[in-house]
Amino acid sequence: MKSSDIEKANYHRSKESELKKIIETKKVLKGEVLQIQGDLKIKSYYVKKGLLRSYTIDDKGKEHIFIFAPEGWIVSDMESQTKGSPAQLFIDALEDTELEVIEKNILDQTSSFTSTEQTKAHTLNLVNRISTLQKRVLLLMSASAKERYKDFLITYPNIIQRVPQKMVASYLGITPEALSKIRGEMLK
Amino acid sequence: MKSSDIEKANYHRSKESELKKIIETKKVLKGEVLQIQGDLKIKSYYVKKGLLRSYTIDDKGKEHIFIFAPEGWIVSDMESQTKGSPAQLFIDALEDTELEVIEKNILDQTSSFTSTEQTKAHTLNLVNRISTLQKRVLLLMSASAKERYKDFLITYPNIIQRVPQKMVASYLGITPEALSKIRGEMLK
DNA sequence: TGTATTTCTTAATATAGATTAACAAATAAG
DNA sequence: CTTATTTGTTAATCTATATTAAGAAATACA
Repeated sequence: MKSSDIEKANYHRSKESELKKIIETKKVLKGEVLQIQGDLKIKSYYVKKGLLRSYTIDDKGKEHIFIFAPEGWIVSDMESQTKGSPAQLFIDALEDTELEVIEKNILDQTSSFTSTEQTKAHTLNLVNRISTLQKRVLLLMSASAKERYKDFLITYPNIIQRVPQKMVASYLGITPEALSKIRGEMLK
Repeated sequence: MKSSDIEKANYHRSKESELKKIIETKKVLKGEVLQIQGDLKIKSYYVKKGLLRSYTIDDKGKEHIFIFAPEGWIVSDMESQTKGSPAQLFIDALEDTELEVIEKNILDQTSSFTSTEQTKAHTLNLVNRISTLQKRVLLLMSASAKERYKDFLITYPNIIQRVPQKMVASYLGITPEALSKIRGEMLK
């Protein structure tokens, strides 16, 4: 079972009970921006259909994609939301996307949990995020660009067809030129 | 408030009620190994006093420190524990350490939560981990070794005096030689 | 459908950080 | 205290990836 599937399954469980009240469904077009760096009112987004991404822009104006969020994933600038600090991340739509807007921050969501199952699903969701990030940190520290690209292909098999190559490069932490070269080498 | 303090405060709240039953206190000496890659029975460790670290060893035999865990922090190979897969990380003591062993995995812990406060504390703990990792990923993708080192000094002000420089390098994802050079440059 | 814009590729050059090596300094161990 | 071991520094060389540039291919747009 992929972690994306787990997130999907469990999010649905929460959604169908308490969370429903605070959820607004919305459709956005490709290119639409949901959050920019510095925003104060931070929301989370559950992707029902389509594809979102979150990213930063560094001092030199370079974009770095933090996550791709296809169907079943949640995008949220959790750090900023919990601390009450301004958004660090930009969030926008890479495809026409159908999403649910979650206004409450995650700590306030816990107050409305009624069952152990719900708490468990919620916890699993967070643990999955931690797992994904743990793996990403370890890969960034120990693996070459080629190795990270190979891992990306396995971990996110369907993203490669849906986004321009330069965004994959941005996710991997390399330049589009470097990725192009790696792909060239891998064909041989 | 530093995230380490938040984790400490909140962990204590859980500990003092339900979790107590499943916790065993233990003292380990500097150098003692608590977990090695491949272990099947995975536990978590709450550091009361001292310093632990978790790390991987890659194909080329190189160590990469994933986290330092001083007083108030929890070390756990959450991904492996939740999935039930063998440990990815090594965990050992960098100082004589007093710790609490948490046998239950995090999902099973939720079953014994009795109050919203407890769930909230537990959630805050997970969110803090996510924040730390999010920041780490973004830094690894966008910042130079020198910038990451400067951030390290601010984020973990007391660790630098407690561990050999080569471990700081290992945490930053650079060689000890590179760190030595950066420090040399920064003195000027 | 034809044109403009974005994306991808290739290649030359530049650079941050790795590797290697040799020595100095600090720490641990007998 | 004395020696052995680990850690830190410096410098030369190497390498993966960045930068720059220019043209080709693909995509979006009018």
